[in-house]
Amino acid sequence: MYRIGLFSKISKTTIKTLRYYDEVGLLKPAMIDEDNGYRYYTSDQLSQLHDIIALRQLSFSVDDCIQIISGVKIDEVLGERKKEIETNLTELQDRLSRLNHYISEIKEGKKMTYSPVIKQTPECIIYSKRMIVPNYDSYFQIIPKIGEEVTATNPDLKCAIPEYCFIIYHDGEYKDKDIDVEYCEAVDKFGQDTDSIKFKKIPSISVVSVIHKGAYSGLRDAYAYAFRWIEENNYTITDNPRESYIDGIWNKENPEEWLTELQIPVTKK
Amino acid sequence: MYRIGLFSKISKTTIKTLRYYDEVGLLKPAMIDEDNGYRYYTSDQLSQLHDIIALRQLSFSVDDCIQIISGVKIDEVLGERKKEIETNLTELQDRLSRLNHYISEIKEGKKMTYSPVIKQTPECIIYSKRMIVPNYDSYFQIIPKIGEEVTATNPDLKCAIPEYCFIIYHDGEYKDKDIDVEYCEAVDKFGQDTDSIKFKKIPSISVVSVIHKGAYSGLRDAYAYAFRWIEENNYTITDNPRESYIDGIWNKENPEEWLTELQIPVTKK
DNA sequence: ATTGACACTCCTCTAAGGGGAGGCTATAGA
DNA sequence: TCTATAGCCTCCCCTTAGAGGAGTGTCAAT
Repeated sequence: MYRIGLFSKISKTTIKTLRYYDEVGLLKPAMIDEDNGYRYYTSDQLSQLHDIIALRQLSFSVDDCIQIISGVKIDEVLGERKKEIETNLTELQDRLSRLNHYISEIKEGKKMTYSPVIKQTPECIIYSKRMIVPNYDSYFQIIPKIGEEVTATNPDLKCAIPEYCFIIYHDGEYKDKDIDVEYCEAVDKFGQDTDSIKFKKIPSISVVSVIHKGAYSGLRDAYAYAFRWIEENNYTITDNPRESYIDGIWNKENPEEWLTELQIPVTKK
Repeated sequence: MYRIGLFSKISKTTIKTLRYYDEVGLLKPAMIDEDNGYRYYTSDQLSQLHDIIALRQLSFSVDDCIQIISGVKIDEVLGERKKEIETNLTELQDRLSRLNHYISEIKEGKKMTYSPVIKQTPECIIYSKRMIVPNYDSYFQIIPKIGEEVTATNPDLKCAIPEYCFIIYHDGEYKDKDIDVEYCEAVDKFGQDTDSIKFKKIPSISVVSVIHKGAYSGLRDAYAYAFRWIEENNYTITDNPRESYIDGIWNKENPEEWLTELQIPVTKK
């Protein structure tokens, strides 16, 4: 019979842990002195504790250990834990790669000009108009007209809340003339299609999102950054990029304050 | 100005999280209505939050984020986090490998006969006697004599607490005749060496530990198990194995209750 | 005026113990 | 036999990053 202090030294387990295992019923002492509450352990507990430590090192939770020790449902718990670990593993690898990318950037003295984030776009109903615009600036004059066109045929249509208004670039490469773009805006329900305007439901997808602050002339840098980031962190582009407008000429006078979000559909390689 | 509900939708962050970030000072709303306590956010907060999410996805803690955002000590935090992730990564890989080993064993229907654990042996002072014994059983007769020999020259020497008494096998391979063993026992201080008995300090090392229950004839299985486990989980044996005696003929009559711990010094490949 | 959606604060809960306070007890030395 | 000290006990608070819920107040539309 060992008292808790000695037993903790033999088993290389802290006293706190032993008391905790007693409390939750994972490992009860062989005997408890009723007068003073002292816990007494035997070498039988030692080999039990050894089994427990082995399970804990296999990353089972204390609860799992109780289940396993008591004999029930070993197989299910096992499969779950394995999947969990595998998920954690790929997640960690992703993090490490991204952190390394970030560190190497800081070393180059760039000091975090963009903050790439992986997120899910919402599933929503949009109307869209696809067109070839002569140059980069000209579609900002077209957009108000699209709005008018839509409300003409669908007077009670409203923008979704929160607003989600973006352009998809359909050119595979960079062009500054005759750009193939699709203007999209999320709305609250389906409306009547016209020749040029089509309604559709778009699914939720995962994208890498980069927020660009300032005039649109700087967007090119943001794209370059995002594409490099995707490359270096082993993601794969799965669709054409979206350019979502948050703040712009319509609500901020100063171009320095404009906010645009690049969303590039990706999946992890 | 967005109220918290809308802002949470725009930013794809829960309201709870936003309130928490406010509380800890990571992201304060642009304005708080003094009458009703309502939080109001602007798109400025949106890009700040985006930065924060990027950092969180890099696995920085909220505290780290506060430090980084406020501009201090980026480099140190970075290095720490990287090391941390790398440690976690190798740890997880180890766990996965061990879990897979465990699962494959269960599938073979073995149901966990041994529970291998990685642990550190204590640093301690021992006396040891190396000898060639004719066969496996005979050294149990020799051991009491060693004790007498030591106390003869060192009358006030005491065993260490907890006891740590083991044998090192110096033969590289299995032998059942003329075995080269070293008997070791941890004591409380250095004593006088004799011709055959030497005192020395042994360092703490990491070992894989397997507990064997029952008569010594079953030890061979335990060794076989441990060696296979080491192989399959990519550890490397760094020294000769130790056989540490916990319960035996001296305190338990029934051989079924004997407890022996195999300790095989290893390092992760 | 009412209703429903939205907002607020405050409380408790998570996993696996760690740290410490305050009090009782076993043991060793004088 | 007395005392000092180490060991043991229970109880309480703390950790992360929020989640869940209770109870209450407020806004906008009907």
